[in-house]
Amino acid sequence: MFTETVQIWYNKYKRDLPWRHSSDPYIIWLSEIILQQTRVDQGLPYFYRFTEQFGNITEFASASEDEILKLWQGLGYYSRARNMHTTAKTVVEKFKGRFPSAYSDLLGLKGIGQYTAAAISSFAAGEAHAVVDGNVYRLLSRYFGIETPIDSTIGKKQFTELAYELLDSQNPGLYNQAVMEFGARQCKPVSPDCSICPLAQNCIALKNNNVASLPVKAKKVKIKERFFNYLVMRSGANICLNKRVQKDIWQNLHDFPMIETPSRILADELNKLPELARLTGVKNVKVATVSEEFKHILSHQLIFARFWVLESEKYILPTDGTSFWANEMDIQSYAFPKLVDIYLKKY
DNA sequence: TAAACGTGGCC
DNA sequence: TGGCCAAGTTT
Repeated sequence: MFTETVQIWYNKYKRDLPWRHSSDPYIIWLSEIILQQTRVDQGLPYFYRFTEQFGNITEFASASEDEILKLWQGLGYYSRARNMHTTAKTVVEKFKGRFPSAYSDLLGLKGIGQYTAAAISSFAAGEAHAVVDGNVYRLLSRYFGIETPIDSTIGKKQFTELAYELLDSQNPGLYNQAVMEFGARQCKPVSPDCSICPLAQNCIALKNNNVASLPVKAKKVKIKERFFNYLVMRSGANICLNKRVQKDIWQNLHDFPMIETPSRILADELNKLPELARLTGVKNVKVATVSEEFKHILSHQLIFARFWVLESEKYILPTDGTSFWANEMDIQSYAFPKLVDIYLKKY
């Protein structure tokens, strides 16, 4: 009943989305990675961008990581882009450029976990694997009144088993699309309209009047505060950039040389920091102007950033570092996190 | 295995 | 406004 109802609803109300016209595992892979933890509206322009730029996996693999990160700029969770590049090269080398559609092959690729392997293998090859994403957790937890936390190990196991029981093994692709679309559009996270829901009759959460409290999540994310002091150095037509190679947020994107401090600091304090002399190669650099404070919110961090424009014309950057001089004309070719991009566009 | 990883929209 | 949420994966 559940399975059939959801599929009937889907055939009537599904959105016309570009990746739904394709059974090419490469195209489906692009859409699935882009849509991980991302809304359709936000991901759509990126899907067009990537399909236009790279017509197939071989073209994708021959691009540089910097090029891919630049196309990805603004979408967030940049490991997805880095992993895609790794996977593209793997597909060219190990699968002769034919993107796999078998669940077990897909699971071995970087950036593809259980959800994405189930999605691609069911959509592209009709394999009977059930997707369990945020939509499925929400829909099943409400319809069946399951209060097990979805972010617990036991909860993941329980919902996955239930999802496989409900799967239409004759039409796994259709069923998977249907449950997700139903979750996204009808069984919405906030204030779903249960009065028009075709599953309302047997929905446990609706009966118990606890739709709003499901699904249950156990963990609370801890937000860490950080203070970034960016050093903006100009020399003629050049500006000093930094590539973030360390294991931290925004890996392999670009920003400026930066001094992170435990709290907010004043210009006097910045001028005294030994890192300032080290990063600029000049002993008595001074701050010319300083920006207002930028507040940037990430999933696990709250960043307070100031951009300190330095006045010296003499900068000697360490040759073994990650900083380099870039021509201001080329600035748009580098990938930047949103925070830096906003600053750059403003000044 | 729990914690980390971006950004934008909504109320 | 601040908190929650969104087609998860990696380490």
